[in-house]
Amino acid sequence: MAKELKDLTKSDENYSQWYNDLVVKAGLAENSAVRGCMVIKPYGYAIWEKMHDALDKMFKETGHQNAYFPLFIPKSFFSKEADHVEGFAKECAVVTHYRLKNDPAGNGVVVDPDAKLEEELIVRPTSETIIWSTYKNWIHSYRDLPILCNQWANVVRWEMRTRLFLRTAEFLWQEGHTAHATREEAIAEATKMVHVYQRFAEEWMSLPVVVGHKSPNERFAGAEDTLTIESLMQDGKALQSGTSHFLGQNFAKAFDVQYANKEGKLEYVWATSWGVSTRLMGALIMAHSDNNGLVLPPKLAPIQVVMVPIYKGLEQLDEIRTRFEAIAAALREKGISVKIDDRDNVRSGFKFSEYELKGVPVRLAMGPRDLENGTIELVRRDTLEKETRPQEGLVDYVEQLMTDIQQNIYRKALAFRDSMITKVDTWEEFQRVLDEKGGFISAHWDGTVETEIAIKDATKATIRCIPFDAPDEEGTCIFSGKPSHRRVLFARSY
RNA sequence: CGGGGUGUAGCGCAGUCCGGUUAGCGCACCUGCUUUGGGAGCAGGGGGUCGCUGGUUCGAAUCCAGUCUCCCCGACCA
Repeated sequence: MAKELKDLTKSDENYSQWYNDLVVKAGLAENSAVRGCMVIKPYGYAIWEKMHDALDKMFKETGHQNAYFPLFIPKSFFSKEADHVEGFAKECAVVTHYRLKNDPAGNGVVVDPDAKLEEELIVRPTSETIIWSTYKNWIHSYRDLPILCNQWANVVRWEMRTRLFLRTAEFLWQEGHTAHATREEAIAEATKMVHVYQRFAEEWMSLPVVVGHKSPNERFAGAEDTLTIESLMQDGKALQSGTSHFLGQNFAKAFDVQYANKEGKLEYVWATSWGVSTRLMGALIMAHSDNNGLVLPPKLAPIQVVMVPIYKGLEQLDEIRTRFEAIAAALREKGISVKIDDRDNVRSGFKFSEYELKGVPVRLAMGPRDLENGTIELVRRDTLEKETRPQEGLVDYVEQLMTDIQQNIYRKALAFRDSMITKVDTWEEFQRVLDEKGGFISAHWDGTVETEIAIKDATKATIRCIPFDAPDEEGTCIFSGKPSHRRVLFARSY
């Protein structure tokens, strides 16, 4: 394989190449022939599937049901909510024709000009519009509420610049769309779901996140409030990892969705939407990887334990394989996924590097020495610590290790993240920390869009969020010097 | 859409400035032997319309013109 990952550095350009290299070499995904689109390879998809399954279960536990809405949205639907269209208009793929034909001039296949659609169809960049035009037919009475639907789908946003997992023209995601009778209930729903995302990030991805409100300028197009989970990558840039929006009555009004309340009076419905995407894969990769490759938390690792034989001759291989199979069976009984790699066309050292690159949490190796001593070699991916242990008691030990590694990866990411939150009180310091250290900067802000934009123009840093747990604190805005009542988190971001 | 690169075997590249036998290297692949406790060694082998079109020339991967692709940086964004 002759793989060599470049050194993990904090310079943007190198980090970005390093990341791309890692994604491709670990066999997660690659660029496709279609501009800005990505092929997710089986190993990468296996991780996404684990994320999907865990999230899906959490959604169902919070009372949601899955549904599916069309990929194509008539242009007219799309133009009903003014802020929403302004937010997405610049990045929509549009279907204008429905037929091809052989080129009369002999240049292969061309679009048949006679097959022009009367109304163009937009390939969904998100589904609020088509879903709310559907909800109009579902909702008549307060008895029809709430509606708590989720959809697993692909969406298309014609971004100018793309990056594997973090920003692709087409991506996979889930989008929840709920309808409620009251403002309070909708706000509670949006809040509940951002905490579901937080729990998922922390418990499954071992990824610490800051939960809070987006500033008005960073809000979702058409939302009254956007809640977000923000994580920090190892190069010091922030990543918006999931959002939950309180949409107020904006979409209900745009699509005329009203219900009769108990008194028989018509009222507009209150809405939320929330989503996470394959971008989480990017977060997972960027948050934990080291120069040997991926580091996967056990709960999301497609292979949790790999077993590599070290042998001379087929007879020895058979003997090791028999031992491996017994151990593997016992591990599988505990719900641990195990792979025995008995390929004889690559050597053990090659396999060691390969599984490190792929982030397999635990590697077990057995050779002639172990056969003689009743031992086995165990290496954990998160620390790369190597130890030789008795085969006896191994299964319980490995089972415990799964939990330990999951927690250790989280602790490490948390310690890093916390070390990268810097309190800053002057504009000079703000700029210096941003350039020299990166990470989140906790600073006072006067609450105006003008200041936020001015800071962004000057430094490329944006307000990542106004944390839920930010205490009240009097101060003055870092940029304008005007009064402020709490600190917000700034960062450069993906 | 601006700025900068790039295109030669499945992948990564050299060769191009200064035109000249049969286009080369590493990895991967195939065969054989020896190996196997951290990315094996040796020997042999297969694989190319040098992005495309046109031009200059006795002769073009190499020079000229046009064209396309992909990548990086910026504007846009999850």
